[in-house]
Amino acid sequence: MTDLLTERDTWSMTNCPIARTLEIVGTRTALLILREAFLGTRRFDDFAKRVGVGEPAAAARLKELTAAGLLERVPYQEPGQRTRYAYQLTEKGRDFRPVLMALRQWGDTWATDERGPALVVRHKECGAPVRAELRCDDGHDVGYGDTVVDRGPGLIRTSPEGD
Amino acid sequence: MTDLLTERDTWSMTNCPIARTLEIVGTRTALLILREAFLGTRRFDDFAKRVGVGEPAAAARLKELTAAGLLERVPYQEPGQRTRYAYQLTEKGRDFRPVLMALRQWGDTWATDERGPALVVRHKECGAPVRAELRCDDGHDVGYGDTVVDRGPGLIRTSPEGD
DNA sequence: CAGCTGACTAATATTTTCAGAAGTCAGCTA
DNA sequence: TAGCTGACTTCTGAAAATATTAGTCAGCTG
Repeated sequence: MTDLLTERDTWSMTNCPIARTLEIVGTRTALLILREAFLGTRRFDDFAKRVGVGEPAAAARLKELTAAGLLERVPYQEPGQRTRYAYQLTEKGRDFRPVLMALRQWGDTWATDERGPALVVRHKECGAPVRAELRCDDGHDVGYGDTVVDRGPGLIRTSPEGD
Repeated sequence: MTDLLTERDTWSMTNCPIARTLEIVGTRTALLILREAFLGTRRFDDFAKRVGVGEPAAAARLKELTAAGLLERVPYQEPGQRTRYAYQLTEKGRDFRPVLMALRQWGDTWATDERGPALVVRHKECGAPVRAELRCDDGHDVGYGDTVVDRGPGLIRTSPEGD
């Protein structure tokens, strides 16, 4: 079996998981809305204000993310107020956390200003900063170049080439 | 000191690292071009073809990513050919790997079709699949809810509130 | 030195994203 | 039941991203 990457053009990326993910969260505002959701924002107005986006854009992204199942619209009621709806992360949305952590981490490393990072995410128990890391299922740290790309069941071949 | 998240509106996200990162790679095609770079693509035409994007879009993204320092344009020469330029990842670009791994992982989990994932990334040494995980600097695994958000030096307060 | 090829650039059109202002709507409060 | 407020929707328009097609340009080959 030859290396998949050397025959890159014999298979297609039409079902690429990254491309599929970006169809859902591929806009700047969608990711920033998710950022706010992870920071605890729940209400429509707060999303719009804190993300720094107009209400129409906020409404569109919230609707898309809800339709995609990353957020759910749940009723809540404050005393003396009528029933309102809050957007909160589902499991599908919470599972997006590594993406945002990795983005934050990259920005802190490569796109920060002189002042340094705005926020630090720490482990609740020990107080140490949290980072996104690559590890294999056997528990080894995986550095750059320590990986092999293998075919999965969903790989689509465009030409019936070497197996 | 009160929890930062309960006083979310007393500080601003104008210097948010995620927003800054998205200013560089905030388009769908930029991320897909980086995906290809990690898969080993180096040449202009291959980027355009494999990402499935028009040449102007490919040229624009490659130029932006090069200007931002994630890619570098290096000359190369195949025998009997003239000198050409290849785009390859810099350290700044390679450091983006956790983001793409996290995106891929989310897509494999939540946006795959019946066939399953197209590719599997494995640890070269042990063959086990590789995943993006959150860990603190003391080596603990960090689950959802195991984090505290703390202020960093770059935090911008919008109102001088409780310290 | 004309042809060829890879690597782009230019022009045009379409679509998507987003902002800003204003309007709608539900239902609690007075 | 009129007012108020949070949560949107509608409308208009600008900006950005992308597709398509058609070039340009450098420099090795013949």
